[in-house]
Amino acid sequence: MSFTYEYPRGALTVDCVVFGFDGGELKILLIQRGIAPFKGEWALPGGFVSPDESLDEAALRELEEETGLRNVFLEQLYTFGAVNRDPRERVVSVAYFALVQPDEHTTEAQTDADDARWFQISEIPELAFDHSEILKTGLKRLRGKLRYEPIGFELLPEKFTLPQLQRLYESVLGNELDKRNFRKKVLSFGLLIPLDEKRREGPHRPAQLYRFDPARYEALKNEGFLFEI
Amino acid sequence: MSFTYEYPRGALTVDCVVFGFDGGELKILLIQRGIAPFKGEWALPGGFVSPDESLDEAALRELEEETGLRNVFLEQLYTFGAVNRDPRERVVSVAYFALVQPDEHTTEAQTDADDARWFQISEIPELAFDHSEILKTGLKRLRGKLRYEPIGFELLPEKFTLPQLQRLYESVLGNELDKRNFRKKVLSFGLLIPLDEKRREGPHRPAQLYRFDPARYEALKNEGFLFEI
DNA sequence: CCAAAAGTGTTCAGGCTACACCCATGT
DNA sequence: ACATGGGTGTAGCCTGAACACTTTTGG
Repeated sequence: MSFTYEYPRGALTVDCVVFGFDGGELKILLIQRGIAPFKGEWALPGGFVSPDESLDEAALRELEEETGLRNVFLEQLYTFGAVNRDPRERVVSVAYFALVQPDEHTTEAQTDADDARWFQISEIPELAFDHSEILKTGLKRLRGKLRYEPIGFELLPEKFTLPQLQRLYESVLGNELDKRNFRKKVLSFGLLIPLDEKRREGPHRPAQLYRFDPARYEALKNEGFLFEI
Repeated sequence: MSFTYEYPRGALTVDCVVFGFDGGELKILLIQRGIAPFKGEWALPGGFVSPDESLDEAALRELEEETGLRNVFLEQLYTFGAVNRDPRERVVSVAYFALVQPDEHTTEAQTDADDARWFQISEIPELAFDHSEILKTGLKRLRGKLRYEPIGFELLPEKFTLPQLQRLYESVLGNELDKRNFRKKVLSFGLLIPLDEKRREGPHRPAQLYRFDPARYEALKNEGFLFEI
């Protein structure tokens, strides 16, 4: 009872759109390919799925192998299956969407990659394969989700200030927000716990630090609460 | 330059969660498997992806082969890749989400299927493979999308009445809606064109027929309009 | 004329938007 | 003392929710 189905099969890969935020600009993590095809060109981190790992596991593994990243927020994005997206043979790719805090992670180039670097959205070069399209899909998803789910906190350090959070929203969504309205709204959810610390970082009033309360979010969500900014 | 990558490969399938609405209840299309594994059990329509077709094409083809359905609204849902989701070997499945108008389509059992039938949500049996989970994902997506995109019209005939549309929303979302508020909201978008016809169908006042205006929706969307019910 | 579903407006409350000044700090 | 960003309150408007009766038809 261990025969296999008799169908020709293409290869299966995962590719990750990794977002980071350094306090000023939204960034995307790319690797420079160390092997053919597209050797030397920039691409999304990713690679082949082995038969003994789930798709999620493959994405986590590839991310660590190629960039050294661990403990990232990861979710499936979309599966790309155009017939000729790989120049040599049929390859279907399951794309993932990842959020990390850049400064808390080393991002060294590793297996199959000559280099790994963070790019601003505006500086992104042409990418290998159909990765530009995948990236575009990831960006759209990030913008859509940021407003309706509390995923922005995945891009900030554990302790953050409201101005930081606001800059993140402005940077991703691409429009300015009113400071008073933004704070009022965000604080009204009761999802941010003010800490006994402030951040001093310049010749001006220090900012209150907060942390996000995931447990309370889960509780509220179960009562039908909808996060929306 | 035509070698293939040297990786072991699993098989790739597509499966479709097909929704229909008959005026009263939301329905889901299932097939009874004509071949092993799970022969005789109910499952989502689907099958293997061939190397020369895209994922979308595979989904459309399988849908027609197994159920006779054509011209359906189809979009990718999620990709399921747990290692042991198929009892015999590694099979990754790209799930699709389809909306059809039941009475306008023949749904005959065809290749690989003994039977094809519409089931009410409440009557759905245990399904083959992990199809129950896929279906659950599809339902969640339908409920989420129905409120924010004008996809409900894909489940109704070209000409429909407002009470029909309201029943659809109530049936899918699972709560009752206020008739006056619903009409006010829906009509306020200016996306429904009243026709010179009414639907007479009982000992009561006939209902105005409308049709959805997709072109106007596209135009509004580009101006930043957000559909929401 | 009766039963059944279609159609129609108003009021109230809560949330969103717009908007200007004081506060705490480093140099 | 001054420059820099952090922090605060209110008023008008608009939108969403609640709610009851009249209209048109078939039998």
